[in-house]
Amino acid sequence: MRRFQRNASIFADKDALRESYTPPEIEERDEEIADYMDALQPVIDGWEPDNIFLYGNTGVGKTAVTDRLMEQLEEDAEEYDDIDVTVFSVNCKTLSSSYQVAVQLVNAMRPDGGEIAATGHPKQTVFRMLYDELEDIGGTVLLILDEIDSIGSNDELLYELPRARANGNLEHTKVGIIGISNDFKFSDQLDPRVQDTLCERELHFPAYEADELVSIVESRAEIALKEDAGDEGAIRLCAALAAKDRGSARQALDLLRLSGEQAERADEDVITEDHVEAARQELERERVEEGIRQLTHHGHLSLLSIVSLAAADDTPARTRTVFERYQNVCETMGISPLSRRSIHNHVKDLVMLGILRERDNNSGSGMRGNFNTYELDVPFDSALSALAGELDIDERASELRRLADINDVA
DNA sequence: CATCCACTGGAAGATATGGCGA
DNA sequence: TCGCCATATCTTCCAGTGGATG
Repeated sequence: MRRFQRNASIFADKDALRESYTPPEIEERDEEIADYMDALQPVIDGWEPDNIFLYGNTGVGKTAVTDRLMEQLEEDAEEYDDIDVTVFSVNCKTLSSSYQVAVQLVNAMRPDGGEIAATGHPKQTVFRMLYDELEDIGGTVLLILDEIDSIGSNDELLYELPRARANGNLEHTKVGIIGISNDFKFSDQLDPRVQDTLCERELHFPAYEADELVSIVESRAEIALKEDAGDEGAIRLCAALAAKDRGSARQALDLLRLSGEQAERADEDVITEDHVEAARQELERERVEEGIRQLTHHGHLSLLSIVSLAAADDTPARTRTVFERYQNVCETMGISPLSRRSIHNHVKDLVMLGILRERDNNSGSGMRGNFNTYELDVPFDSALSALAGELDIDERASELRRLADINDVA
């Protein structure tokens, strides 16, 4: 039996690089914090709060700043006897409708054991329950709806809540909504009346610049890493890679954490640029696998079709080719195929997930009309291995046969 | 330049699933 | 158990779109 041995240790406090960690001071967001505090001022003054809409890419500090300010607000409100602030926070990432958000809010407010199920209730009943809970709490209630864009245009809740007092649904409680979105176009797709009320105060968090990211990563590295464990170049590379991608501090810090793990695994006590590069690939692979895992069965089969086209060097492929291959795949597996339109949707989903790259109409000779072509946007091997994990044994066997067939022909 | 092709992508409706209260 | 309710996933239908063709 091998023995457990402690690796060369890189980290002093690894948790300081995790998403759940809130740094003592938030850097490079002074202006945004000032605006944000200004928008929250009515709460302390005892007025009905303004609704606030916050937008900016992932990892630019929206959630971190919000968490800090809410702590501060609750603390400062204690100084005033007539102010009673309660904050509820819901992440809407997996919630696709107003209804589901309302259910989550009710469950957040109810004591353990009193939760309601996610389906089955009439919509108005759930809203009623929400108002009852809010009314019980009283004072000022701030509702933080993180990643609110995932409810799409299904925005009744955002229409109802700000009007609850005017409509007589609430008397004792003042409600303020803080909507946080990664998608700056989100407010465009809302009902204009909802836009007006939700976006009373609009705050934009811009992406971090490269030099801002460097200083964020450096100061966090000081807490998280042991002395001299981080090579200057490696730290700058983490910041540079993230800056080039989406300007996300989250991404830069994830990179640093994974780089450290790479170094530990190699039993080295300094993080180098090579470790960062390895971490970047690991992060990319995780992203692909995560994306593929959440697809439906036919989504997997659609991807499989494209993977098999790629194996035969037939990509980029147009929709018709993909669909024909998909029908073949289904036939080999004894599954009845879906319609063309559905496969079109699945392929689009894959594009959204960044697994496929779409190019429009690069028509050569003899190709008429308006069409897109698709090809893998991730390494062939990672697509194949992620896919292999999702299909069952029978399917994997026929997939292998198929790929073997293609190689024979080619 | 009209017409056609091969799609794209929106919309509405069907079907199945799973949960609720009575 | 039954009649509701919300949702996810498909199907069907169809109005565009824009390059190719004659």
